Amino acid sequence: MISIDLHSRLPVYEQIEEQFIWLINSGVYKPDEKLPSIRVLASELKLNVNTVKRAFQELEAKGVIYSQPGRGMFVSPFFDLNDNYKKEALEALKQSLRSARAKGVCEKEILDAVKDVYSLRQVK
Amino acid sequence: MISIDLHSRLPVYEQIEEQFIWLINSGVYKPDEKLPSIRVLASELKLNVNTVKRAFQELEAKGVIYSQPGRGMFVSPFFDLNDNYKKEALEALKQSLRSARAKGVCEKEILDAVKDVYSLRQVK
DNA sequence: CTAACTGTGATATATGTGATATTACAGTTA
DNA sequence: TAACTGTAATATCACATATATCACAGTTAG
Repeated sequence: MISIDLHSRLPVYEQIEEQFIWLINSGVYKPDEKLPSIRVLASELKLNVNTVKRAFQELEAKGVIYSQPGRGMFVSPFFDLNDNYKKEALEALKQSLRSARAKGVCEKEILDAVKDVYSLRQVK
Repeated sequence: MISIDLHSRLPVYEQIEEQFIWLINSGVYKPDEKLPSIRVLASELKLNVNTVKRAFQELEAKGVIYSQPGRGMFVSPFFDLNDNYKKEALEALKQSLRSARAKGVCEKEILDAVKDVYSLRQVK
């Protein structure tokens, strides 16, 4: 299931992107499996079609999914995220860590948070 | 010294905010010490006065600094960040951790990044 | 006293991004 | 054929960020 936080700093389309990457990466969606249609997703999440479309477009550009016009969007069987992509993710995280440190969050609190986050499971 | 990344997602004024909180929090600026004037800072960082002003305004609202019109901005002797503030920082960090996880960053890589960030010192 | 510095306030403008609304076209499938 | 898919283009709205200016008032060093 996808959840959207309209008040997040992260754009909605990126939230969608991230969550599908996670769902695919963790095997919830299998290779060549069909994803929910952008219209249905948009309606379920109460978003505009364009917003969902954009998320999927970016995923396609990253090689995570592929499209068959008229049929739907499918998980790419070769999905293997760019090295660059992970590096960027790590770099963004470091920036967040610096922010947290600046604001007085201590190392232990962060390590706890990490354990916290990495002990969770995700379901479709 | 303050460094600004114009391409960061973080607004410039928040970057300034964060860095001063860090500088004050880590004792580089002492209680009641005068901060650089907004005009000088703006000129040094090649930013508009309003942008720096906004950063300082927010810091004042948080009780981190106080102003004496005509004289300058000074470190509040009572600087003691709101509990809420730290909680928000931790919450934002958790979101970033979830993002990183979604993008395939593993737990070990994060722990390394944490050590990395927390081993750094900052100079005025 | 004056000049040069401080912060403050108000207003207008430019810019970019995110999200929406709408309409239309074309391929697929039951 | 009807109902579904993705695609495309365009226009619009909303909002936040950052800038540009100008004016006012308090402070300080000469």
